[in-house]
Amino acid sequence: MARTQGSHSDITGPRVRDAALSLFARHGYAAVSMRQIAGAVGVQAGALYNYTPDKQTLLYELMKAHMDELLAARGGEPWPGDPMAALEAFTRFHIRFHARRPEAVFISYMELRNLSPENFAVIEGLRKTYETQLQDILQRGVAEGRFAVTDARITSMALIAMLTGVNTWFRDKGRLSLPEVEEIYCDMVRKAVAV
Amino acid sequence: MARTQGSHSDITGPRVRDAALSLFARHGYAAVSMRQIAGAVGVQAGALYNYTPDKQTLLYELMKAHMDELLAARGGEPWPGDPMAALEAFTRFHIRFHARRPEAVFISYMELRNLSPENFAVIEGLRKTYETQLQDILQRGVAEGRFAVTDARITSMALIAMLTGVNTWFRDKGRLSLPEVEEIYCDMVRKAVAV
DNA sequence: TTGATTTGAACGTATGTTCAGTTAAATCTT
DNA sequence: AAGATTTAACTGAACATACGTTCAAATCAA
Repeated sequence: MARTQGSHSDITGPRVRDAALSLFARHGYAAVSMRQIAGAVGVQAGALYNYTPDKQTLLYELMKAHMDELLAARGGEPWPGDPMAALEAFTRFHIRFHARRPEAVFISYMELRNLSPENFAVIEGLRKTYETQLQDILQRGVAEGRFAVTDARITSMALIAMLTGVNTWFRDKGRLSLPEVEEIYCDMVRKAVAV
Repeated sequence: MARTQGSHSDITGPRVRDAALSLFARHGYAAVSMRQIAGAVGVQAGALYNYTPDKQTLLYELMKAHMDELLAARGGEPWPGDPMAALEAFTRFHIRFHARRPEAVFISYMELRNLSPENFAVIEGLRKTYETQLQDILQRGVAEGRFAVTDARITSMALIAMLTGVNTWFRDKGRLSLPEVEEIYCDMVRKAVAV
């Protein structure tokens, strides 16, 4: 039997990416073989090379897609002029966006070292773009005398680390709902930078 | 040539662990081979099995040693009765301890999924022990009306995530000294939980 | 000479990737 | 509508290389 019936490129492609995302997140890029990914899709290993030139590019494209989505989603959000309102909007957006994509987030933070130098540079650039948005909010708040922040760059990284940490414990049917989590973190963020 | 001159068990053992720590941190557990570790030590792969029963145990023992050191060091620190002073002591201790061991920290946070279930349970237990210490400080502060924290468990994880995040950017000869970093984070932590 | 330490080769298995050959669907021809 | 042809998708086997681990033999320190 040479081909499972009814399978097409436009359906197998996404399935390859989904399987890779899920397996990379669970076991790590280096620990997952192309044969495992193929098995999850229900196909032989050779068939994967219709959808990616190699394993490394498969990882890169998952991370690239995640970062693109992140920046696009952020771009579609409101940007309040008031620094504190902008900070709160950023906080809620970050928690909400990341909580909904635990696997992509996990990969994007854990597998950076498995990217080739060129691919790494691209992802790192996108990450910096995102981080700079928070940094700008903080700087504006400082300029307007609303925030007490001695180093906007360090503070932005500290806050992002805190917010992304939600993903290590948050579960959809856990003790706290996402809005409750948002509220707790918003409180902390607001107070942490307030004058 | 059968043996490099002057090598002994009590010198090779630590060298194996050092090489493994450094290589695991740089490339990840799954991506590092026993032959690479042996090469870094200057020995053949087979010789490693005088110092570890297998690769998995080598990883586990690195993480176990790190967590034991963490808890022992923390146990040797002063425990101020005043909640705010205790929180500040914890914050400074955490930053200082972790900044000095970037490789062990990196491994302990990234390679949890490569532990066998039994080994994972041990490490996770130690991590929880540490985290509970911060949680207790927060709870005491709440009980004494000094902290405004709605959920001590979530807050403790948020703060630890923020503090551990220092390791992603801190470099010894960077723009900021460690005491300066401590100061910035202490300010944020204090304000974030204050009433 | 004894006992600890290391070598070097071998074990079976797995890896990422390639590719000629096979199959099914899409398109074209009549 | 039916048959012929083209194209895209996939298989299955093979490639060279690497993996973790074992172990008899060799080497060195005491």
